[in-house]
Amino acid sequence: MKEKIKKLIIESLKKIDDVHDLDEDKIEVTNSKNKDLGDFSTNIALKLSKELGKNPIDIAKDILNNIKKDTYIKKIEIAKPGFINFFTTEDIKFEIINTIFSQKDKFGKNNIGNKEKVLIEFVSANPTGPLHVGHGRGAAYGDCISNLLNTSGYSVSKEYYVNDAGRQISILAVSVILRYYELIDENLKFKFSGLYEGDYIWDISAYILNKYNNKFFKPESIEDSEEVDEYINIIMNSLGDGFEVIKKESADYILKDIRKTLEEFNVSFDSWFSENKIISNQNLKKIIDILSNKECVEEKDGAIWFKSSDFSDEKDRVLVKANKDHTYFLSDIAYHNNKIERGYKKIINIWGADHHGYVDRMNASFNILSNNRAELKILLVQFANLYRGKQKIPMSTREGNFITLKELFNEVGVDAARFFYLMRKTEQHLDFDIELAKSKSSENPVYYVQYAHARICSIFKQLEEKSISYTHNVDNLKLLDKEEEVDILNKLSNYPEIIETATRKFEPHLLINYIRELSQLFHAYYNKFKILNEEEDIRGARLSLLLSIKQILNNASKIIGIKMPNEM
RNA sequence: GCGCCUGUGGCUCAAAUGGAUAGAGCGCUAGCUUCCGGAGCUAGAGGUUAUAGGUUCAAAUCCUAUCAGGCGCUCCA
Repeated sequence: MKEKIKKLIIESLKKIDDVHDLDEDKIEVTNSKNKDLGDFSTNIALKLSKELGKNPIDIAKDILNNIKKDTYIKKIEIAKPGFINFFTTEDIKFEIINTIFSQKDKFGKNNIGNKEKVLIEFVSANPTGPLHVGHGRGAAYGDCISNLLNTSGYSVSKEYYVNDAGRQISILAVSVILRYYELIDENLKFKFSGLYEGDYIWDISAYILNKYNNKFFKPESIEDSEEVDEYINIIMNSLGDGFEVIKKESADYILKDIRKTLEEFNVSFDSWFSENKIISNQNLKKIIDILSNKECVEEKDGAIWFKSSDFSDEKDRVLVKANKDHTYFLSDIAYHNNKIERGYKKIINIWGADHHGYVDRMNASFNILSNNRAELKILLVQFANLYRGKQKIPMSTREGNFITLKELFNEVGVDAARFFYLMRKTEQHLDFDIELAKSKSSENPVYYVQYAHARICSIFKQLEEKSISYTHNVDNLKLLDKEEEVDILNKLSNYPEIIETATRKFEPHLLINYIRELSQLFHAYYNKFKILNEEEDIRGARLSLLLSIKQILNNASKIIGIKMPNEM
């Protein structure tokens, strides 16, 4: 309909003598906020006012005089500063119900993606501890963005990058080993500064003990150390290959737990990509070669640097340290090169906002490697500040002092947790009060939406029980002439546009807001009007309206990743 | 110090591309059930959109400065 109105305006403008070089993109047609202002409006007269040196009201009048009559437009009005408001006929409004009935679960889909391959990487938490509440936001967000992209016709793959190499895994292994020693000999007691201290470490140690018995028990060499790296060296030397076994077992153990948590949170991945696979010497050398060929690399102080300051970054970054170890950055470049080589044109990363300093260098290296073959989009999600009442909770994986994601959704429910995470704009800092989320779970807005769905289901259940007839009759839809009914019809027809905007802007909260508003319209309608007691034609029309609402609630809930219960 | 993000009723948040009277929930006040589910509905109070300028026919939205908060500024991962 908007497109139609836009065309009418373009045609009209072409007939006006003063208008030359019309930029059609300039013409905006928006939904009117207020019913008195029609269904759609345009501000084009205001915009052209300066260019043409004329009063906007006069321009609006010119447009109005030249506009073609359209059967779907009841009337057109000009308002104060120069808006042109369009009032559509009721017929076009009823159409939406037929559209929803015929498209069913496809209603709202579009094809802006045109089947383009997209790789979206999210969560990617290090396998050094369980997922905490902060990760939950990224998980819910990434999953919802994936669903939105799918709905908009992209071919989406979801990936989790597993950082199973590097120093943090060594620290994990050391932490496990020391606990393992303590388990075997209760006289042993080690200092744990700088190591992982959560209870889950004990679990892993117990698991190792159960599986390998005393195989790795060599505590003689160890002295308490303040330095984490000393610990690592001592234990690595005393255990030899055994250390690699512990590293792998520990990371696998945690990864298994992470997978399970995500599964329970209804977040699934198409692939789990291991850092260990990408960090072979040939691989990393290849990357350095490519970058040197583009003259983006230099040696300085015994290290190899990426000259990212030539791009948008504030300074150069080390790729290979003077001790020949590669940096995390280099393996990350290699990983992203791999993404490009796998043929993805659109690559999306969802990161915690604490990584924002990393964005510039990543973009710089990516652009060199992709050479315009692919596009990288890094979306930042602000971490939640956790509170318990007024008390801020420090979130340190090391100290093991955190609320896990699993604890959260066991407490408030998966649906509520996902809904809660997605309600907010991602760049918004949010204070997540655990007590509030837990204690007020029954007041969570997700129930409001689910209740709307359950109520509609309940009506249809009654219909069946009382053997009341219902047929969807197109001709009866004109009986939906109450103000509340027209409001709902307008809302329904907005849905596809909301999907499109939410996808384009990567903002799922727009969809959340939408279904809350739709639910609100429904609840108010439900309280004011009776449905089953009405005579047949009106009843039929109203039931069709309810089915349309139900369909949209279902379609949206699948994208958000929550359930729509038939009763609650 | 430099960079990125944020600042909207008592609290937590919305506001599509700069558009018309800044909206919800919680809390507060007053009401609603002879009839489809009261996890609901109706009405009300509560705002100088951090502050000061600027651009514009039009600013919560764009620009500048200031104030306040968060995060990042390792040959860390």
